[in-house]
Amino acid sequence: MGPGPLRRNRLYEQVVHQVLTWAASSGLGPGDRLPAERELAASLGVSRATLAQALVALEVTGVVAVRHGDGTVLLTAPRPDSVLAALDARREDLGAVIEAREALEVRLAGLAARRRTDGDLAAIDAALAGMAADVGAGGRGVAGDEQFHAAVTAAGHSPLLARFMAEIADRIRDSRIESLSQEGRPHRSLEGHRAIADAIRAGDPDAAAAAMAAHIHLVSDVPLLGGG
Amino acid sequence: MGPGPLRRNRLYEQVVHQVLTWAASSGLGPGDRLPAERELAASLGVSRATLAQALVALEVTGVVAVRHGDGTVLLTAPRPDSVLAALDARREDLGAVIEAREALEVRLAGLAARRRTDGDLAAIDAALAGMAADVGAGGRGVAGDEQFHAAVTAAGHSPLLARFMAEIADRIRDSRIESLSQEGRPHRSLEGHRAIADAIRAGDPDAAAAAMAAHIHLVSDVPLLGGG
DNA sequence: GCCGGCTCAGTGGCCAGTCCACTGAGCCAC
DNA sequence: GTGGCTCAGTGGACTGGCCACTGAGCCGGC
Repeated sequence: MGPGPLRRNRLYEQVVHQVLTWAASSGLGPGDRLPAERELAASLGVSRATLAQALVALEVTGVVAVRHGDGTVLLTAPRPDSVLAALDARREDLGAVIEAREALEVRLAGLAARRRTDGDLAAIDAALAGMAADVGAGGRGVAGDEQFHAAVTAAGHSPLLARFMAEIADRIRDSRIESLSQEGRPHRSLEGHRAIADAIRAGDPDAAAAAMAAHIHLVSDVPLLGGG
Repeated sequence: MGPGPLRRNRLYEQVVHQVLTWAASSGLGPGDRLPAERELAASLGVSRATLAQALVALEVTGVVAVRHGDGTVLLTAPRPDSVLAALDARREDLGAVIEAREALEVRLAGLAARRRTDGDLAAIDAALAGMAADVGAGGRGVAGDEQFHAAVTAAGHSPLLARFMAEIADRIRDSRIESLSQEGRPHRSLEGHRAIADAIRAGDPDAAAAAMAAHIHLVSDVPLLGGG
């Protein structure tokens, strides 16, 4: 193994860091205004275009709000390290994804049991029916599976948790396909879904959480991970 | 109530959406290359500068990787709706933050019990000692409290969960200050921390998770939420 | 006195054009 | 085959400019 591929920074990333550091050291907090773009760009020694990119990154991250004709305001306390960490946090391995999924989705199942509306239940049932039909016809039920988990997530009515789920949705999909390709898996997975749905319908948070935890353990048990 | 503040789009946001939509309809998937910037900008009818902003947004969101001198590659399956939703997902209320915190941190405590290194334990103890000293001197121990939770998060060694915690850290801080300002709270909070630390040190995941859950329930019980 | 509209300075939004730096493929000398 | 060179293609960044929006202050009509 060599010394690694020497992390090359894009300029805007450095700008993000500098702006955050400066803001923190200046004691700025939520609601405070950043200097005007022209001024800020000049003092940082970069062009407005580059600064604009850095501001997009900060905007997407939820650190600032850029208001046309008015200015740029800080939305959170500036903390250089954490934001940079968030920018870097790609490429987590499958284990980390499953951990996160378990933490989020078990909790969401519990919330769903308490909060599900009739519409939520209908969506869950529809996903269940779709998967059952597919599996009955010899399919793997991948689409129905995904639909089911999305419906449960929606039924939890927790915007933050739903957002985190969305962030890892793609990587969950990979493991899903892997899992459902195994002999007998689609059928067992479907049973797990029914148990979860029943608990949610019954309004039993603990049972729903437990059922979801069991289901995820089953699903996570792919050969790749050494399970059998 | 009026008709609402007419969501005003920045151009780069529209570009993000268009690029994603186009990529999806073209059947592009992870690993596929986007057209060259000049070409893409031209076909979208925007300048390269604007496209560059859109690419920053997609990069920060983890959808693409932009490689100097090579090109821009898709990292995930393009799904227009989810990415836009992530961009909008600001302003969650306090309840949602506490829900998310509970889901994440309870799991992290359990992981920490299994994975903590000696260094992790030292950091946890240091935070504990700092808070104890502050509380003993009549302080509220806010800094030590934050430090403790950060140390536990680090000890969980789960990059994804840690990243999610970082995303809500600011909003947790607000509730923390609120909670520790109440009579007798710092002392009880410190006890909770000791219980968590003991379970982590003992390597008992269930106990650590339970202790963390109990602690968060205590801390979340602020007058603002109707607790008492 | 109040309210509406106007003006203006300051701010961000976006653009075209230009040059620089990097990557990877192909070629060639050795 | 190995190393270095060249070159086309790609992203990185800057400059300088113009447009659109916001908010404060002014001023008129009422």
